[in-house]
Amino acid sequence: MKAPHIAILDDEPEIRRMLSDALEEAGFRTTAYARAGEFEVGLKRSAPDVCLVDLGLPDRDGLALVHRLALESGAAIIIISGRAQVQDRVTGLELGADDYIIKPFDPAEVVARIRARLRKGRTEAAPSLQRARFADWVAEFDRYVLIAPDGTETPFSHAEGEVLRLFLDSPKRLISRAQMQEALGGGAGESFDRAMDVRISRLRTKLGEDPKNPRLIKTIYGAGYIFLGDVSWN
Amino acid sequence: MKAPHIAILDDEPEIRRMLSDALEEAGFRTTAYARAGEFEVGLKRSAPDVCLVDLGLPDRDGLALVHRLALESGAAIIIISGRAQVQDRVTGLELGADDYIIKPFDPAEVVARIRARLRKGRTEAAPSLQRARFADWVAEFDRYVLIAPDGTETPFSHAEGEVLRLFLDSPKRLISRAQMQEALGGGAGESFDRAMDVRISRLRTKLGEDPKNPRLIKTIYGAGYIFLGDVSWN
DNA sequence: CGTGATTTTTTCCCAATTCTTACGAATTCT
DNA sequence: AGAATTCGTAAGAATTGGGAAAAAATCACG
Repeated sequence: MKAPHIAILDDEPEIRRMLSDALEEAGFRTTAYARAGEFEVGLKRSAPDVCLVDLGLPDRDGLALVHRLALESGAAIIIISGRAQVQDRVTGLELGADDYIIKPFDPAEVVARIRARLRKGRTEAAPSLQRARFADWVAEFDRYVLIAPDGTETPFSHAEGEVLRLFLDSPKRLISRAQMQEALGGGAGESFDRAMDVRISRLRTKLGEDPKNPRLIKTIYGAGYIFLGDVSWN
Repeated sequence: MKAPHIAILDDEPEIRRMLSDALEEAGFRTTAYARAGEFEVGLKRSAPDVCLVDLGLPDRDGLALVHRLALESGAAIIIISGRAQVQDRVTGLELGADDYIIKPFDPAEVVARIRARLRKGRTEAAPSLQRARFADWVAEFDRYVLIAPDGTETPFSHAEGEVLRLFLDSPKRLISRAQMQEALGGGAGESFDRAMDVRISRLRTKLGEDPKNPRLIKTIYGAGYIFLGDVSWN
């Protein structure tokens, strides 16, 4: 996939520089403009995926430009502005901007917000993968399948998946029984519930755990459970 | 078009109140939850268009919740948080949030940001296309015909088409039984409705699914259905 | 309006999953 | 060590979904 293209419009050279450095560092292509006129010419040449627009332009009313962009271009529009009043942000967003960042800003946040915009546009085309890897295992949550280190596929049920997901979301951290109850059953269940143990038991079986010496799902007697193993989502 | 539905998750009653008031004033439907558990139960019942999530929850790790939401729900996710560090914002956004609002906030800005999210989501999905391709199949909704990989044409009924469209609109995503009821029958119907199963059953037959091992429409026992297969509309 | 064809819902029964019950094993308290 | 608590798991019970066929509703057409 081609690197997304970000257009930058800002009249201050240092800010242009800072932004393009940070964005290219993050793997984007960038084009920077100092004036609205050049910017619009550039737009005709190639359509960027995201436009970063500074409202404090000397040569044009920034908000009007944003409004036009929002209507005509399919790109996500992020306003950068020194004006911090709520009213400014509200009008900027109402006019069609997708986000509004206040100066002074941290480039890392700009990158994160750009990624969020791109992600949203893209999920329509390429559905997000729900897949986690841990200790040579792979869990595919959209197919409800667990792939063992030797490649064997084992289906897991929704109930098992809920438990597994809870573990994979907070690896190497103690999860109390009460937390788990709430996360799963949502339950007012004050009753002695073995249901949870059963779910965990079945999950352990599918993960091929040795009951005497579990390596992934460890019981902390009187406290809860802890999932060992490095998890990476992708 | 029905008013967009906003789900609110915040443990502080005044904030819940302030948000729902402002949002309903702005013409949205809202549902507010105080705890992550209730929130997740509510999600299964009906899918909101936007989720407002406070990270400072007493009963759950908010970021893990956001991550999960981002993966499995189609909704836009907006984090509300008292943590104002850039690093907090970056990780929140990287984990899948679409926006990050810092407390204290102005309700008007929340409304504006929600509108921005909805606007974006809608323009992508708006042009109602009549033809979808998935896994070597083609569905032509204007002719009510399904074209098999071998070229055979099979007509499908309106009811079957509704189900199919629902699946093709959110592929690889769990669709709960309640959601489906709502999307189709518009149903106040609390009655045990086997009608839906029958529709799905017929659709599966027309798609030539093997009942023992369905590859496209998978049943998640006790949770709903999920459509596997890459979909492209045109 | 009526008749027949198509579509949709209901009914009934079987299969899969999940919860509950029961009991034994492991751990902690006294 | 002995008792009490907490956890693991097998087996039966209760839910929930799949699918065939009958009943009901809707549509097509004269």
